[in-house]
Amino acid sequence: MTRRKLEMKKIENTTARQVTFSKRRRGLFKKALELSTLCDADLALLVFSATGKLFDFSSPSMQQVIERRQNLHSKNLNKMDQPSLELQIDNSAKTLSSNETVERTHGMRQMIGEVLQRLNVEELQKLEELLEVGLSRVLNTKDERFLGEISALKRKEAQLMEDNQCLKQQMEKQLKIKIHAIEQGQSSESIINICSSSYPPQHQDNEDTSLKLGLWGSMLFKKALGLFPLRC
Amino acid sequence: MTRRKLEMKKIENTTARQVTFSKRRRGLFKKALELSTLCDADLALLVFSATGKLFDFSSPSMQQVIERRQNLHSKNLNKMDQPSLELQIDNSAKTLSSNETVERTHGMRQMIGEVLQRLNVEELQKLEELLEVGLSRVLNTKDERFLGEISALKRKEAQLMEDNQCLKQQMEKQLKIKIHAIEQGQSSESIINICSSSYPPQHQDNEDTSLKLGLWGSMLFKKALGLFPLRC
DNA sequence: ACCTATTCATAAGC
DNA sequence: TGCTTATGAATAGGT
Repeated sequence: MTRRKLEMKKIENTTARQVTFSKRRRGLFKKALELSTLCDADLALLVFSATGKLFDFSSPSMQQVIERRQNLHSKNLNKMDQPSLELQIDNSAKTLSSNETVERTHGMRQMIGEVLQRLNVEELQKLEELLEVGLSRVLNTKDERFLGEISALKRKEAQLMEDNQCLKQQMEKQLKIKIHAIEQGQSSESIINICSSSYPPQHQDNEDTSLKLGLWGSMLFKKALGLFPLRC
Repeated sequence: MTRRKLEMKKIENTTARQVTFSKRRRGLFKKALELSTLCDADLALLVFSATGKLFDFSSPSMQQVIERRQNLHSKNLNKMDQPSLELQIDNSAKTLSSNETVERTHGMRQMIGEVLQRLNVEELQKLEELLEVGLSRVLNTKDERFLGEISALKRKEAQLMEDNQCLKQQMEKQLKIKIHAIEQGQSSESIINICSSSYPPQHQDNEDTSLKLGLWGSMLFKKALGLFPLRC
């Protein structure tokens, strides 16, 4: 653009290319900044150098601009999906001779295949990108759902374990009272009632009932426990 | 920048701003194209007009550039865990001539870029297929993990709820006994003990305690319940 | 990193 | 929006 006009193709000389990259990159970012400043436009610019280094500028945040684009695209997808795809299929069906259309009653897949055949490279490129964006949004959404469900379940689990803990403590207190009553030589009616009923089961990874038993240390209690079935 | 130098702030006159936007936008895109062409750089440019219309340009596909950025970011977030990747860089560096390796100390990205440049279309086709298969396997595996974790959590939840149920039934039996004792005019010592201790909390989506209460139907029991605090 | 001849981009006007 | 043009900016090639 000065001493000589530069041909618009890749600069083969590596160092010259790098120099030009630096200069033009700075110019480009300056222009981008000016555009966003003067015209109050949302804008994002990402440049990767040949060495993989990222240079970027964006007018609100990068994330916001990118999301804005993706929202636009998903809207396009929605619009495109139902009316226009069917329309296209219909149209392409109509453009076929009646002889041909007779054979085309096999289903969607073949239809789509036909439609794709009619698209040129540029259209296919756009479609590809739309599908890529759609795919990653679907995947992200799915992941969010999974993670959400998992954390909900974990919360629920924690809650249940807490409840369980409460109930067990309560239980032990009750038993303690009963046993105390027995040791005082009271009627054994209620003890029979306890022994005939079920006790909460123990899991592999269950907590410290045994510890509490140790603290408590009543042979009588241990005997009573031994009588409880493992499951409801 | 010509007849007069323009102040670098938002142009207040709306039409002037729109005119400038159009002109400068075109200029910016031209520069972006030139940079990507001359210097073979990956690049993405997104511009939203004030009216919300999107203009964009990108060197590979927009999606690819954006994903490349996001990969970079996530790698930057946790870049301590890559011994094997560096190993790969080393290995691929070793296969290049020493003359070449001198220039190749910039990192993985360039390596991959260079390697890809060396592949012909057929090889790239195969690689594409491999990566597609790989992607779907990764996705399937991830889904399996998620689903596995979810079903494990659900099993655990069911187990805990069962335990909880057992404990509550047990509890109610105990209370029934107590209340029966009270109704028979026994000492109220143990009742005091019950009331001063905690009771398992009730959740929004909790099960049918009230149903059992209905079955059981003792006003006395309900009163006793009312005295229990909601939490441990 | 700096210089400068030259080309480019564009503000203003229409 | 498009064209023109005077003028300020950007920059290729050289040092």
